[in-house]
Amino acid sequence: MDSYSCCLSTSGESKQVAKMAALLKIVSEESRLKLLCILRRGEHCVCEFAEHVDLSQSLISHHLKDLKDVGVITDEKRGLRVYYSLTNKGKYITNLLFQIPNKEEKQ
Amino acid sequence: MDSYSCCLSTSGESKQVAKMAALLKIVSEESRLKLLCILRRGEHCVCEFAEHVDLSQSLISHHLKDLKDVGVITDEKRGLRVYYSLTNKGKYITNLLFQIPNKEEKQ
DNA sequence: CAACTATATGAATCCATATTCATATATTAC
DNA sequence: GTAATATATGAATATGGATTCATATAGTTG
Repeated sequence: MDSYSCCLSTSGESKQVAKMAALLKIVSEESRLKLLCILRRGEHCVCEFAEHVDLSQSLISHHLKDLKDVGVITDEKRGLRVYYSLTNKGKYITNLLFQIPNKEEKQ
Repeated sequence: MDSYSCCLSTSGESKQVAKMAALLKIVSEESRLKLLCILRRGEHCVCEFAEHVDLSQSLISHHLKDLKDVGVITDEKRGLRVYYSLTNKGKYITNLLFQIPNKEEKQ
């Protein structure tokens, strides 16, 4: 495995990078990151998000769909409401991401 | 700290989410992720990247600048060449990201 | 000095995706 | 059944960011 194997489209490493990019692209957008941040405290339905996050109901639904598509959240319908929560994958990734320190380092 | 503190623009948590988003936006793009992946094996100059990555010299420079701006890489000029390498922050973050498993989980 | 190599950079263009809007679907209550 | 509520969705638009292009800068060589 040389330094550039992640650039050979045939390499497993290249595919890993592509998959990681696809996941991070969805997860790292600020609005969706906020939704994930809220979900770390437990399940929430769309109307609860809509009350607290400064986004339209429609936009929230779109974002939740994207997050669901990459497998970091699931939903469960109960009555009129749809409750969203983190999957194991979602818990794993948000634990990872939210442990990144936000202070600047020298160097 | 309630469930929605990351949505109050005044909260520290909200700022943390914004900073994290800014960093991840840069780091998670596939081309830049490839550059980081290469840099994990040690320092490289722009012309080395250009030989192996399917991107123009100009584009590589732009990407490296973005990565440098968020503090994950530094550069050092030696002769005509500019050598890039990961900062401590860069090592920390790539170690985190590249440990994410790429298999799908059930649920 | 001129010619050459390696890199950086600003502006223009192109493209992906966030956002909006109108509307559809599903569930509940009456 | 109708009305009301919660959510989803597709298409249109707006916007941000990736890519290209032309060119500038800096260091090297002879």
